Amino acid sequence: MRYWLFKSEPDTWSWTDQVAKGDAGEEWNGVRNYQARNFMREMKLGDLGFFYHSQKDKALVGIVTICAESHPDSTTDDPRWDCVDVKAVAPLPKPVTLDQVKNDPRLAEMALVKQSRLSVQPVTADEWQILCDLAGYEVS
DNA sequence: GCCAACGTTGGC
DNA sequence: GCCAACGTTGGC
Repeated sequence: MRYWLFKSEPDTWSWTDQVAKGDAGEEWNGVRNYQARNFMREMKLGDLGFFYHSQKDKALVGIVTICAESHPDSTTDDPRWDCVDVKAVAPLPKPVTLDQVKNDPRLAEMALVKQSRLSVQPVTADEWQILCDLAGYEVS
């Protein structure tokens, strides 16, 4: 089991949109970055990820799980681009802001801080636990 | 709205 | 294969 982080502009695709899709989930398409694509290719069914709102919110707002492993991105004919499907698992009781992440020395190595433009990124098990604690989310 | 960071494209 | 030009992302 691995952990990930997905970034989205809420104006384009928000947590609310994701929740509306329910258990059917939705393609995490539109990624045109090799690093991000490569991470998606590593994802396995049942892996968990945070859903991050960039721009206005700048906060982790929910938890998603991988419900389909890497497959061609339906929004392009270009065979280079693959994506996974994700579905909402639960909202975070207390969204964790970018400020909180930046100000926590335990989270200083996160790509969210160091590589602000990377839209799909891995999260370590330690970071996952710390972030769940900050969010008031009980890991079951 | 601006701009820094950075990834991609395309000419040479 | 290099690198300048360009486009995009995302924090501020």
